[in-house]
Amino acid sequence: MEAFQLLSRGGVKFDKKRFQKDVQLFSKEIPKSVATTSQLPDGELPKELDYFKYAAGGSAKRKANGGDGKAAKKRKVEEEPDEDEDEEEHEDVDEDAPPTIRQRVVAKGSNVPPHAETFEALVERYQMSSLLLSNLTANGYKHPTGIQSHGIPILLESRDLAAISPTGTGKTLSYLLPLLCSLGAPSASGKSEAGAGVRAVIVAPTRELAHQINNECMKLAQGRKWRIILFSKATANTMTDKAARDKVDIIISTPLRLVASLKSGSLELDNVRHLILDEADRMLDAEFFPQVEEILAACTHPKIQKAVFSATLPANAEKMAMQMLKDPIRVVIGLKDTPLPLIAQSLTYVADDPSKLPSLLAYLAKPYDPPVLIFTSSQPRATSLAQELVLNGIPNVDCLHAGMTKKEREDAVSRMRRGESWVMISTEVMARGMDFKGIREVINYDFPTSVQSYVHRIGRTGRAGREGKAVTYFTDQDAPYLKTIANVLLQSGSTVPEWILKLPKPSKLKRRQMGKVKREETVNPARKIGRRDAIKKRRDMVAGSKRRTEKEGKVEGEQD
DNA sequence: AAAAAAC
Repeated sequence: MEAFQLLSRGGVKFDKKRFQKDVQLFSKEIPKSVATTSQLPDGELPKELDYFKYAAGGSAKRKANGGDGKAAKKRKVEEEPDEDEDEEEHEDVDEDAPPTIRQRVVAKGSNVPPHAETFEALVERYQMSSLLLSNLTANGYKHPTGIQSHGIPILLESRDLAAISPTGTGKTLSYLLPLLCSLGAPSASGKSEAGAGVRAVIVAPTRELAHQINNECMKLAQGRKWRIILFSKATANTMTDKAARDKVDIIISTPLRLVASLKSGSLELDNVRHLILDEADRMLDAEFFPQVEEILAACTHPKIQKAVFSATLPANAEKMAMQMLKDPIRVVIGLKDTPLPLIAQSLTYVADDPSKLPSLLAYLAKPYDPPVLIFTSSQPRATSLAQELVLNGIPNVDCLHAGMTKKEREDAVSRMRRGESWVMISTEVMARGMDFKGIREVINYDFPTSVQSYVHRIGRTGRAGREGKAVTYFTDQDAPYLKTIANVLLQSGSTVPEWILKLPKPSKLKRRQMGKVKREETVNPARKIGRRDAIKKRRDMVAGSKRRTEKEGKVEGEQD
């Protein structure tokens, strides 16, 4: 009910025409096709810098900000009984962000600090150093995105934060900037007020993402002598003695690597003042959570600030996140678990698995925008698809999955960054966080196994205000989950054939197809939570379609 | 629901 009201009150303003105009600013240097272009154009930025561009473009068309006097509304939400009385909820349309990222903003929590309209405002309000400001400028950041303008002040006021913002909207900078702001003197200088030793930890689910965060962090930190460590076996080995560890300021790592060092006694996290979980829902899922728990347990400093970031945060993950955060502020930019509308999504029927390859070959025979990122469901399928494409004469095919060696993975990423890959076949390892500026098209060769997976996979395109295209193959076998994904398309402004929307409920169909109707177990609390989420979700979808209706003047009654 | 990813 609440979500619906927020939306129908006009909280969502979405101007597609304006988008398209701005998007064209970016289109000029993208090749129309490989057929007409012998090589990829040079990016405006060096390859290692290609994620420094969130502020690029769009600012000229920005409207003056009028959101200053936004009223802090007090609102009770029945579904969330744990809400404090003095919690406030701010709602406004973010006029600050580049137009493509201009979205509804909801900040909820006690004493939410006002957002920052510019990076310069951070210098005045929080004494951000001019060095950081000039590093921002040097790397092409001109104007904060929605999550940056709202999230950074919250973190700078030492508050815990759960930040939900769509893919490609600059979440990394949202935590790196305040982190570097509040870090103070390097540990190695001996002048750090917070004492020696690791003071900040950033955890991410894949090596590639950790590496990318590290790169971004180093660019921002340029000119200061902070020791920033991309944690790996090799770097961990350089820190076996305490004296070396005490010179470290920031560690960026995957969870298991940290846990391994904690267990071997070669790492202390007792002086950590900032802990960031990137891709939070992934970090809190069943496989990663035990490791994250160990990391949390090792971060014993009472003044620790924690923050979680993701584009998707299912209810159970959000619950866990809120439990680990202290008096958190929850910021949602746009709609949770929803792709950006500037990604043109479509579903393609391919009957069965053997029909996929011919479809893909036909697709690649026509002009396309390289590089194309193709997702498969397993490592062997990624490998064999890559081989098939090579055999069929597709140029510059690459493959990346976690079964490859570290070096192979690194090489694949750098070919991607240099624009040498035209067709990249990958698994879920590439689904989250990775920011390759050039990706214009994503193909889900194998159907994603969750809404979250879908949203993150296609979120590899449409980044920083650019247009993107996402094609998802589905077979008869995928039918049980088709409708769920179709609703995501609908919610984010793409169209779906009507028959798909008329499919029966996923669970029923799935059971029927599997030929075994599971006996109803005794209803346990976990099940109840699941049902509640499902209902909530559905409400969000209805709200989404309502929004479309208003925007496009179409009447599209969506049921179920 | 199910594979992938983490060392």
